[in-house]
Amino acid sequence: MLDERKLKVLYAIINSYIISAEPIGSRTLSKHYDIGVSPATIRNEMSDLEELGLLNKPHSSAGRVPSDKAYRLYVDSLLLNNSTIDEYKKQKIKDILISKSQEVDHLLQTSAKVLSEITNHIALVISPHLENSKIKHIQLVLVSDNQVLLVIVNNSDIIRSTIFKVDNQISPDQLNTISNFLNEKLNNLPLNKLNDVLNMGLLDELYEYKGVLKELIPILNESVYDSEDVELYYDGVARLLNYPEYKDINKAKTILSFIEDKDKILEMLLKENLGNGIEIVIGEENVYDQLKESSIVTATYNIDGKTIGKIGLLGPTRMDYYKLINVLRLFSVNISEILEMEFRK
Amino acid sequence: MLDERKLKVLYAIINSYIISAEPIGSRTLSKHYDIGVSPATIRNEMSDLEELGLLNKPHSSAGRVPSDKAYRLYVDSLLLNNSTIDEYKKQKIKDILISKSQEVDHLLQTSAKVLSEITNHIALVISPHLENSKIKHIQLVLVSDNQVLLVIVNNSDIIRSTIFKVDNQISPDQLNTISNFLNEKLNNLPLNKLNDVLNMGLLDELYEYKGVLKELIPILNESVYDSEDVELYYDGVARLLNYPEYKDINKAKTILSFIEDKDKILEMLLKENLGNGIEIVIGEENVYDQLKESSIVTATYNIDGKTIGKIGLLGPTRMDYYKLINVLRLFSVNISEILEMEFRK
DNA sequence: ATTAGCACTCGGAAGAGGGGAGTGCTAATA
DNA sequence: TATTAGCACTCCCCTCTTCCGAGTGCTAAT
Repeated sequence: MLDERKLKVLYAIINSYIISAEPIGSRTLSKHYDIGVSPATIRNEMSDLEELGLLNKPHSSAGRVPSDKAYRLYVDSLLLNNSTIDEYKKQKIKDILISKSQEVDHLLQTSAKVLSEITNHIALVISPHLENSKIKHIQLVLVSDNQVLLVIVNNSDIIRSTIFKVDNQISPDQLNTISNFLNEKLNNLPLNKLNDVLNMGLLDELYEYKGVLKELIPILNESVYDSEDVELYYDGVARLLNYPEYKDINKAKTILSFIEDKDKILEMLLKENLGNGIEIVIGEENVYDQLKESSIVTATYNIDGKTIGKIGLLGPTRMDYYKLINVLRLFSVNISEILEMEFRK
Repeated sequence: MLDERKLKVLYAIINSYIISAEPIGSRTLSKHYDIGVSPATIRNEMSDLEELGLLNKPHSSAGRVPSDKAYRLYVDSLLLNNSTIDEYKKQKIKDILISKSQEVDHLLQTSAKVLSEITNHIALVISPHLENSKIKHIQLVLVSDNQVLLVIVNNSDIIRSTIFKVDNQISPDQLNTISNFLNEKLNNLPLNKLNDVLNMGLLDELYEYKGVLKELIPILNESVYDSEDVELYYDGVARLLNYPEYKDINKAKTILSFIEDKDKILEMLLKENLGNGIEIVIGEENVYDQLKESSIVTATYNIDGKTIGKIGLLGPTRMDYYKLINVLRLFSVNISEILEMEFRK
């Protein structure tokens, strides 16, 4: 059904369109791409490809444009080649990321920035998914007479801290006792199991501190379940306006508004299975109407092989998938390695 | 030099232009605004106003448009009226802000969001300025064999935490001793004085922990001086595209890029004296070229009358200054009150 | 001092025309 | 039988022209 020549024509059109954003005609194609047949033959092939739903005509006397289906075909073939990672580039990017990132926050923000700069697309990064992580340390600290600071450090050394008020006076020593108790009980506990343990008679074991614990438990819970726990970083929003497909202000506005809707973006990025590897959603494949004319490429990053977050790029369907996939792979391994290296014992 | 009738004409033009973004002619003006004289007279006044640099003509046969100087005149007169705050609206906004903001982070992010929604402009918010604040509590916690968590709480209960590695083993008790020592020495110390104290023979007093302290001091310093300490929140970027003055993609891109340049924005917002009250920068008054066609209105927020942060709005020079000033005043007092209420003992 | 009248200006919308890149079909060719 | 050359046709886009109307500045009348 799709012989080699048809593929050759199709890929030539895709490549050309990715660069120029202009419909391609048979003549230009035969001149600039080495197909080896005449424009007339190419026209026939194009006609077939159109019938197969792989090409579209903006109007009857324009050239052809790849359809979403064509991009899908194309990226699927790209994903088969498990391209090797360019060690030199990798090291270069790693250096940049490390130099600017003492903390996870900075690492991710910088990643988004550099990612966007390199690719000239909008970069999205979501922070490590706490629920996949374990409690490494819990500490309660008295910061003033009736204020207690709660600090939770997880196994990726991501710190959450909250200050809350207690009604009855409590001493630093008492807080220490509670801290130690909690550490003993909760150490290495996956955060998503926290809820169960808290509700399972933890209270009885430390009866004398029931008062404080009672206040503490909802706060602990909240700090885990608060959906805001997953942070979103993005960068390069202005780059959207470089692309002719968004020269229509309304289209640009639609996308910009969407990106500013943090909840939607998180929902979208988290919905996809966090399976390892690259994922691509092309144009109409998007669930969200606002993205029906755009594509998203995402990759995961991991600690110890466990997916904990995602990085992604957003742009017109005509994006340079090949390049983006490789860049994302590069960042994926780099971020993973930096997180592992810098924050593990 | 500017008699009442001239002012009447000028203000009518400003008001009309703020709404419509269209140049106004003498006929329309006399029809829709109650000036009380004929178009011909208005034309004469307009001509005078133009000579004074208060009006511009896009071209010889268009109507008139207010100049930056006109807006300056206008807002200066606005700022004289110390308008009373609408208690009802104030409470409404306060409710929204409180309901969504357990933490300072959220409060400010939400403020930006709501501010942008209400005004339909880009909202900018910068987080409390640590240097104006004092140390309330310092705590060191051992989170694993060679990792120490440093937590600094300031008097606005804003928490900074860092994890660092120590070379030599140290016990929790030892860390506690150090914590207590530091608290005693540094409690209530203004953060910007921290550097001095640290370098002034603090080491000698706790000689046995010299090793740890030596590692700690640069980290403490850094956590204060790190320019990233001031966070920037913004929202409503997409709203820029609602305004005809940014229908030119390049203009929109210029502004968007500028806003994404966090350092520049911070520099800009922090440069102005943090004096109490509203500040307005109109068009050409802007230091940054990218903003020469835009205006910025900012207000401060405070704790105990001390300015600790800023909120602002950015849009075309033709913004509704009157409304924006009032909205910012509303938010200013609300944010201040919430910060004081929620986070003070 | 104000206003009516009028010639003039200029941008923007609407329409006409031409050029060019492209298509699909048909007939000739290898 | 697959490929190609030739050709009529299509339709977008660019440019040019025209026309309209809102606006101005000047002058003369009130």
